[in-house]
Amino acid sequence: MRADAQRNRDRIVEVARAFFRAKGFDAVSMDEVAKGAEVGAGTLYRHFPTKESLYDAVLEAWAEKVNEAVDRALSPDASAREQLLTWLTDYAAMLTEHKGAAARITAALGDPGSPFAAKCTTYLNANQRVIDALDSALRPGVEAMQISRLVGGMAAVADNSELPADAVASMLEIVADGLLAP
Amino acid sequence: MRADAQRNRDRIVEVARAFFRAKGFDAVSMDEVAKGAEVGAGTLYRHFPTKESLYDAVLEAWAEKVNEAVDRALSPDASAREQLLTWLTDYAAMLTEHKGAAARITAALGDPGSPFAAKCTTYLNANQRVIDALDSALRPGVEAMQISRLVGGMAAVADNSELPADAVASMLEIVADGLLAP
DNA sequence: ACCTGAACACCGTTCAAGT
DNA sequence: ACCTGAACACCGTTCAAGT
Repeated sequence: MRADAQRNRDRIVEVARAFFRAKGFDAVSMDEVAKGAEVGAGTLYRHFPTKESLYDAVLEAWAEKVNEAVDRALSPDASAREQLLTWLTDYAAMLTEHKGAAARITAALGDPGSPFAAKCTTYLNANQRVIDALDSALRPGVEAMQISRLVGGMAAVADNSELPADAVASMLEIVADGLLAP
Repeated sequence: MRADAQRNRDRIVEVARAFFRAKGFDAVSMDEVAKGAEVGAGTLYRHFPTKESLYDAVLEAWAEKVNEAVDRALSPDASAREQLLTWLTDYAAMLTEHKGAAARITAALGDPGSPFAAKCTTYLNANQRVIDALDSALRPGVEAMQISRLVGGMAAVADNSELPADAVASMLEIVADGLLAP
């Protein structure tokens, strides 16, 4: 990739991240990203063929934090319920960090053709790690996909309705208790 | 209301219902509704000031089925868990019946200014009836708003990802167990 | 190779003009 | 009162023309 193209790409992602963070996916237009990055619309689309693929690039670095969150949650000093709840809370918080991300990523969970497919795999693997670690403390037969959808769904609701943290927490407790072995 | 205006209104809702049912909220344009109902765009907007308010009118009759579903679910022959699960399943099925409805109604749950505000009240009351009926079988302190958001969130996920019924059912079982008293 | 920006197609909504 | 339909504002995306 030519040096100027690389510079353009970097500037686009940087500008897009700031806009998406401030206003959420829907409220940001591709035009203002192009203008902000001082490139033509064609250049923007040469680097990112759709608005969603641009969003995916913006969420790149942030997705790497998922595995750290799993490590943090799986502390052997805590009860299984506490570990699970810590993870679900962190997970939901990360999903809610970017307005519009939770619903989009959760909707992409079953779709390998989505721009978010790589992100989905990361999440599913993270939830699988939690399932493996907590093992017999969990309801027999729970799948990573189920946890991903349950928490993703709650994060999407929290995002849409701009719920306060404690409203989210009380719903995640219900989900966590449902996930634990009877 | 003038007779021709009433006729127009009825035709608009009828046509809109067919389109929304067939294609879902996003894939239907106000223009095609106007054309289908053989009215000008201005007439459509005179009757329904926004696309969402038109959707609300389309969902009118269907919302009345909610209370019947509660009656059906609260059969005293079944265990509390079975009653709860029947209700959650019916509730989610009704929300998923119209593509795009679940996410919109769930997002409106806290917002009295939404076109769906009346529908939200219906849902919250229905969930409150279930809470009152199952009473001590439920986790102490559960609120109608929490159940509405949990099931609404799951219905929205199911809707977005076009999940098969058994995938939804397994998630609702988790939610139900979380809602029952320990 | 890569860039530019005008243009396209579409959509929710409005409004001047009609009856 | 109510209706019509052209027009507006906006947006994701494309493409002919440039360097």
